Amino acid sequence: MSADEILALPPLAREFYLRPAAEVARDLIGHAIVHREGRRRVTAGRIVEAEAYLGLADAAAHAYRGLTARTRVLFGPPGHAYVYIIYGMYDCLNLVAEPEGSPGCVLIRALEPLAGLDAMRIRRAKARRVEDLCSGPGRLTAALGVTKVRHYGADVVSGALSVRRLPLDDGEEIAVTPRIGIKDNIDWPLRFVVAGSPFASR
DNA sequence: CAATAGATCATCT
DNA sequence: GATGATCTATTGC
Repeated sequence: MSADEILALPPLAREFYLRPAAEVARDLIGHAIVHREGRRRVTAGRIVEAEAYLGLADAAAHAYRGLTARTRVLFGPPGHAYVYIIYGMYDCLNLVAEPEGSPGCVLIRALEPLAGLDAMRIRRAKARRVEDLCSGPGRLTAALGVTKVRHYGADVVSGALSVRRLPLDDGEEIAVTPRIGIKDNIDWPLRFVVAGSPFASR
Protein backbone atom coordinates (compact mmCIF):
# COMPACT_ATOMS: atom_id res chain seq x y z
CA MET A 1 0.00 0.00 0.00
CA SER A 2 1.26 3.51 -0.76
CA ALA A 3 1.79 6.16 1.90
CA ASP A 4 -0.97 8.28 0.32
CA GLU A 5 -3.46 5.41 0.41
CA ILE A 6 -2.63 4.76 4.07
CA LEU A 7 -3.05 8.42 5.03
CA ALA A 8 -6.40 8.53 3.24
CA LEU A 9 -7.82 5.92 5.64
CA PRO A 10 -9.98 7.48 8.38
CA PRO A 11 -8.70 7.13 11.96
CA LEU A 12 -10.84 5.08 14.34
CA ALA A 13 -12.92 7.44 16.49
CA ARG A 14 -12.42 7.72 20.23
CA GLU A 15 -15.78 5.98 20.82
CA PHE A 16 -14.28 2.85 19.26
CA TYR A 17 -12.08 2.47 22.35
CA LEU A 18 -14.86 3.31 24.78
CA ARG A 19 -15.87 -0.33 25.32
CA PRO A 20 -14.64 -3.35 27.31
CA ALA A 21 -10.99 -4.10 26.47
CA ALA A 22 -11.71 -7.62 25.17
CA GLU A 23 -14.23 -6.25 22.68
CA VAL A 24 -11.86 -3.53 21.55
CA ALA A 25 -9.01 -6.05 21.14
CA ARG A 26 -11.14 -8.29 18.95
CA ASP A 27 -12.40 -5.44 16.78
CA LEU A 28 -8.93 -3.95 16.41
CA ILE A 29 -7.79 -6.97 14.39
CA GLY A 30 -7.31 -5.98 10.74
CA HIS A 31 -7.01 -2.23 11.28
CA ALA A 32 -3.83 -0.29 10.51
CA ILE A 33 -1.29 1.24 12.89
CA VAL A 34 0.23 4.23 11.11
CA HIS A 35 3.29 6.19 12.15
CA ARG A 36 3.77 9.41 10.25
CA GLU A 37 7.32 10.71 10.66
CA GLY A 38 7.69 13.95 8.79
CA ARG A 39 5.89 14.96 5.63
CA ARG A 40 6.17 11.86 3.47
CA ARG A 41 7.77 9.28 5.69
CA VAL A 42 5.24 6.69 6.77
CA THR A 43 5.55 3.27 8.35
CA ALA A 44 2.40 1.23 8.79
CA GLY A 45 1.18 -2.27 9.52
CA ARG A 46 -2.08 -4.15 9.84
CA ILE A 47 -2.90 -5.57 13.28
CA VAL A 48 -2.92 -9.37 13.05
CA GLU A 49 -2.50 -10.15 16.76
CA ALA A 50 -3.61 -8.36 19.94
CA GLU A 51 -4.30 -9.15 23.60
CA ALA A 52 -6.71 -7.57 26.09
CA TYR A 53 -5.66 -6.65 29.64
CA LEU A 54 -8.53 -5.96 31.98
CA GLY A 55 -7.04 -3.72 34.64
CA LEU A 56 -8.12 -4.04 38.26
CA ALA A 57 -9.82 -7.41 37.70
CA ASP A 58 -6.81 -8.98 35.94
CA ALA A 59 -3.69 -9.99 37.90
CA ALA A 60 -1.71 -10.19 34.63
CA ALA A 61 -2.32 -6.50 33.88
CA HIS A 62 0.08 -3.72 34.81
CA ALA A 63 -2.82 -1.67 36.17
CA TYR A 64 -3.82 -4.48 38.55
CA ARG A 65 -1.86 -2.92 41.41
CA GLY A 66 -3.40 0.47 40.90
CA LEU A 67 -2.32 3.86 39.66
CA THR A 68 1.45 4.44 39.62
CA ALA A 69 3.73 6.73 37.63
CA ARG A 70 4.03 4.05 34.96
CA THR A 71 0.33 3.18 34.64
CA ARG A 72 -0.95 6.76 34.69
CA VAL A 73 -2.27 6.83 31.11
CA LEU A 74 -4.10 3.54 31.59
CA PHE A 75 -6.39 5.33 33.99
CA GLY A 76 -6.89 8.25 31.60
CA PRO A 77 -9.24 8.64 28.63
CA PRO A 78 -9.33 5.95 25.88
CA GLY A 79 -7.66 6.20 22.47
CA HIS A 80 -4.17 6.89 23.82
CA ALA A 81 -0.93 4.91 23.62
CA TYR A 82 0.45 3.16 26.71
CA VAL A 83 4.08 2.34 25.93
CA TYR A 84 6.33 0.56 28.43
CA ILE A 85 9.78 -1.00 28.34
CA ILE A 86 10.13 -4.70 29.05
CA TYR A 87 13.30 -6.60 29.99
CA GLY A 88 15.23 -3.35 29.87
CA MET A 89 15.29 -3.43 26.08
CA TYR A 90 12.02 -3.53 24.25
CA ASP A 91 9.22 -1.00 23.92
CA CYS A 92 5.71 -2.47 23.89
CA LEU A 93 2.67 -0.67 22.46
CA ASN A 94 -0.79 -0.77 24.04
CA LEU A 95 -3.96 1.15 23.24
CA VAL A 96 -5.99 2.41 26.18
CA ALA A 97 -9.64 1.27 26.19
CA GLU A 98 -12.67 1.80 28.44
CA PRO A 99 -13.78 5.06 30.05
CA GLU A 100 -11.47 7.28 32.08
CA GLY A 101 -10.75 5.66 35.45
CA SER A 102 -11.17 2.11 34.08
CA PRO A 103 -7.67 0.94 33.07
CA GLY A 104 -8.38 -1.66 30.36
CA CYS A 105 -5.99 -1.80 27.42
CA VAL A 106 -4.96 -3.78 24.35
CA LEU A 107 -1.39 -4.98 23.74
CA ILE A 108 -0.50 -4.96 20.05
CA ARG A 109 1.50 -8.17 19.50
CA ALA A 110 2.05 -8.37 15.73
CA LEU A 111 1.56 -6.46 12.50
CA GLU A 112 1.54 -7.32 8.82
CA PRO A 113 3.82 -4.68 7.24
CA LEU A 114 1.92 -2.39 4.85
CA ALA A 115 4.17 0.60 4.12
CA GLY A 116 7.64 1.89 4.88
CA LEU A 117 9.19 -1.57 4.53
CA ASP A 118 12.55 -0.02 3.66
CA ALA A 119 12.68 1.89 6.95
CA MET A 120 11.54 -1.22 8.82
CA ARG A 121 14.34 -3.30 7.34
CA ILE A 122 16.89 -0.74 8.47
CA ARG A 123 15.52 -0.62 12.03
CA ARG A 124 15.17 -4.40 12.17
CA ALA A 125 18.40 -5.30 10.41
CA LYS A 126 18.44 -8.74 12.02
CA ALA A 127 15.09 -9.73 10.54
CA ARG A 128 15.74 -11.71 7.38
CA ARG A 129 12.16 -12.28 6.23
CA VAL A 130 9.21 -9.85 5.90
CA GLU A 131 7.31 -12.11 8.29
CA ASP A 132 9.87 -11.35 11.01
CA LEU A 133 9.75 -7.54 10.77
CA CYS A 134 6.76 -6.97 13.06
CA SER A 135 5.89 -10.42 14.49
CA GLY A 136 6.22 -9.64 18.20
CA PRO A 137 5.48 -6.79 20.63
CA GLY A 138 9.10 -5.64 20.78
CA ARG A 139 9.61 -6.14 17.07
CA LEU A 140 6.78 -3.97 15.80
CA THR A 141 7.73 -1.01 17.94
CA ALA A 142 11.30 -1.24 16.66
CA ALA A 143 10.08 -1.50 13.06
CA LEU A 144 7.71 1.48 13.36
CA GLY A 145 10.04 3.60 15.49
CA VAL A 146 7.60 3.68 18.42
CA THR A 147 9.26 4.37 21.78
CA LYS A 148 8.21 5.15 25.31
CA VAL A 149 9.89 8.55 25.34
CA ARG A 150 8.23 9.65 22.12
CA HIS A 151 4.83 8.03 22.37
CA TYR A 152 3.87 7.44 26.01
CA GLY A 153 0.38 8.94 26.28
CA ALA A 154 0.16 9.86 22.58
CA ASP A 155 -3.35 10.40 21.18
CA VAL A 156 -3.89 7.75 18.49
CA VAL A 157 -7.12 9.36 17.26
CA SER A 158 -5.47 12.49 15.93
CA GLY A 159 -1.68 12.34 16.37
CA ALA A 160 1.34 11.26 14.30
CA LEU A 161 0.80 7.74 15.62
CA SER A 162 -2.71 6.68 14.63
CA VAL A 163 -4.98 3.68 14.17
CA ARG A 164 -6.92 3.72 10.90
CA ARG A 165 -9.90 1.87 9.50
CA LEU A 166 -9.06 -1.14 7.34
CA PRO A 167 -11.63 -3.94 6.93
CA LEU A 168 -10.68 -7.61 7.20
CA ASP A 169 -10.29 -9.43 3.90
CA ASP A 170 -13.13 -11.73 2.78
CA GLY A 171 -12.84 -15.12 4.40
CA GLU A 172 -10.44 -14.07 7.14
CA GLU A 173 -11.31 -15.43 10.56
CA ILE A 174 -10.28 -14.36 14.04
CA ALA A 175 -8.98 -17.07 16.37
CA VAL A 176 -9.15 -16.68 20.17
CA THR A 177 -6.51 -18.17 22.51
CA PRO A 178 -4.99 -17.59 25.96
CA ARG A 179 -2.45 -14.80 26.28
CA ILE A 180 1.30 -15.28 25.89
CA GLY A 181 4.19 -14.74 28.27
CA ILE A 182 2.23 -14.10 31.48
CA LYS A 183 2.03 -15.90 34.83
CA ASP A 184 -1.49 -15.04 36.02
CA ASN A 185 -4.86 -15.86 34.48
CA ILE A 186 -3.03 -17.93 31.89
CA ASP A 187 -6.24 -19.58 30.70
CA TRP A 188 -8.28 -16.47 29.97
CA PRO A 189 -9.19 -16.33 26.24
CA LEU A 190 -8.06 -12.77 25.58
CA ARG A 191 -5.63 -13.16 22.66
CA PHE A 192 -7.02 -12.50 19.20
CA VAL A 193 -5.24 -13.45 15.96
CA VAL A 194 -6.00 -13.53 12.27
CA ALA A 195 -6.27 -17.31 11.88
CA GLY A 196 -3.30 -18.73 9.99
CA SER A 197 -1.53 -15.40 9.54
CA PRO A 198 2.21 -15.84 8.85
CA PHE A 199 2.75 -12.42 10.41
CA ALA A 200 1.62 -13.39 13.94
CA SER A 201 4.16 -14.13 16.71
CA ARG A 202 4.73 -17.67 17.92
C1' DC B 1 13.95 -28.94 15.10
C1' DA B 2 13.79 -27.68 20.83
C1' DA B 3 15.80 -25.87 24.84
C1' DT B 4 18.24 -22.42 27.12
C1' DA B 5 21.18 -18.55 28.39
C1' DG B 6 22.29 -13.77 28.07
C1' DA B 7 21.29 -9.07 27.21
C1' DT B 8 19.93 -4.90 30.25
C1' DC B 9 17.02 -1.39 32.97
C1' DA B 10 12.52 0.81 34.52
C1' DT B 11 9.63 -0.22 37.93
C1' DC B 12 8.00 -1.65 42.24
C1' DT B 13 8.93 -3.99 47.02
C1' DG C 1 17.20 -6.03 45.27
C1' DA C 2 14.18 -8.84 42.27
C1' DT C 3 11.53 -9.10 38.47
C1' DG C 4 9.56 -8.82 33.87
C1' DA C 5 2.95 -8.63 28.65
C1' DT C 6 10.86 -10.14 24.95
C1' DC C 7 14.30 -11.29 21.36
C1' DT C 8 18.34 -13.38 19.67
C1' DA C 9 22.21 -16.46 19.41
C1' DT C 10 23.86 -20.69 20.57
C1' DT C 11 23.98 -25.30 21.85
C1' DG C 12 22.49 -29.90 21.59
C1' DC C 13 19.71 -33.61 19.51
